[in-house]
Amino acid sequence: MKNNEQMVLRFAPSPTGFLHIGGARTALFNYLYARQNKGKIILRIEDTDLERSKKEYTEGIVKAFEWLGLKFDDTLLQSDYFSVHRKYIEKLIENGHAYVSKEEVKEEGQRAEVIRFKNPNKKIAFNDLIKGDVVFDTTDLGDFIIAKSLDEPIFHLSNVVDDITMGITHVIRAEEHLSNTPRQILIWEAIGEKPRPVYGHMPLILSETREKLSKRKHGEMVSVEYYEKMGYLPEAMLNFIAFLGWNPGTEEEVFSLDELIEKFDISKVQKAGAIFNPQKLLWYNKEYLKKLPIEKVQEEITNRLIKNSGYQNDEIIKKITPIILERINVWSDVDQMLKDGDIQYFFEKPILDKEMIVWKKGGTTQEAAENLKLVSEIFEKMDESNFSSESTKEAIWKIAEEKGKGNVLWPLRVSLSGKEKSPDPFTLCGTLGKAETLSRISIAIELLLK
RNA sequence: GGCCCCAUCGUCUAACGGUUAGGACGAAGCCUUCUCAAGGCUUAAAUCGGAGUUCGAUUCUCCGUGGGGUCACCA
Repeated sequence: MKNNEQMVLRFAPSPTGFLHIGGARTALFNYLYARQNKGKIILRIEDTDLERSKKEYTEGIVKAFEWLGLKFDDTLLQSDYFSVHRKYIEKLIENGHAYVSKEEVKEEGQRAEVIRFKNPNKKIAFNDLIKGDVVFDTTDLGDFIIAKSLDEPIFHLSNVVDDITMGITHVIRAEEHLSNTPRQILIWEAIGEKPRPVYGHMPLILSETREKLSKRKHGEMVSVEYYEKMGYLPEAMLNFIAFLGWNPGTEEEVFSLDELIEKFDISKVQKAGAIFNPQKLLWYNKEYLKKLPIEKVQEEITNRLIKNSGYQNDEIIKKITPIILERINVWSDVDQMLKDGDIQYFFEKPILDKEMIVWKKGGTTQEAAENLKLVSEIFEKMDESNFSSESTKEAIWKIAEEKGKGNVLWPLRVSLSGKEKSPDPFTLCGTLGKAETLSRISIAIELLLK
């Protein structure tokens, strides 16, 4: 590549499945590298295998990138270029770089004649952007097949031809392609129109058992769609993925896409594979959740509550939004909280359990009832418009200290929530309001005295 | 098995010949209004092994070992 030539990169997935998490990362690194160098980036769908490629997958891949917020300068379908591939195959045959070969048909559907590349059997060396110097002896490869027929090119050929005709200057892809590179360089040189591109092979994303992440073995967690479905934020996803195999060398690790473009340094990309760590992703997502404007959080929670429970009280939802936000890592956790009964008590009276109301560490039923009565009497005198978590705390704190905090606060909290685990009693009071708080306390007292 | 790539806490990683080997996730403990969450503080936790080179190796070289990728008429 000459200095004044514009960089052109591409991400070239085959539409034989959803967008793989590793593919998303490869695309991201291509994207970052292209953008920071004011280059172009093309999404090229490699659908030359007509049998396995599906239109839905192409659409799914495009949609996944829209969700992630990665915008390509162009989206192309490789199958639109079959005639170009054909032209190059013919040319290679003409020049003696390829030939039609008679084959033994071993499986159904195989051709009796295919087109093979005439391997010059030489050593190919290249400097990989990530791996450094790599040398292969292509003798081991033999005369490999480049097309099933003039109109049916296979990967190596169509990939190289498109890279040449589309002016690709940098090929950044996953490490699984490293051993394909010598073949492709051979084709590239045989065509001879342009100097070969710069290659960069990224380490793989691994499962806990250190193998390549695959749908068959590792399920839906390898697809980008899954994270969208589970309610992860695309910004968190991007940030997490970027840091699998790369880091800026500082101790910061939360970066927006624009910051990533600015800070990304391909020479700092790791050579070894990285295990996908869902815990860290969760942490990233939480970080981004905390950055969201509270209105946005409230909106999402509202939608989820309506969808999953029918609760639809804006006033209450507004109050519990920060409470829920504190307890979730991804949106789907809201659904889980609902499932666990951790939200409904804000909307309707809980069913109380007598035993549960009594403080386990040293309280009696009698004490619980007495303390609740005491608290109730104090609350009774409070002004309804000033019944907040702060004021309720102030009002009963002294009593709680006198009677033993656990013996007052625990029964109060359980009376209001019906749960062993919940936000603190004052938050509950403030959210529920005076009337509802008193009502729940009296129900609890009645139950205790029964 | 051939070829290729790789190797620092459990995980993601920093250190580009000299550091008490640093940070983050996770874990554990403590604190913070009873429980939970959030937050704060603290702790445990690593240079795969062996030879070199060097005054000095996580870092450079070689050999092992281990892991991974790839060996299609898929991409």
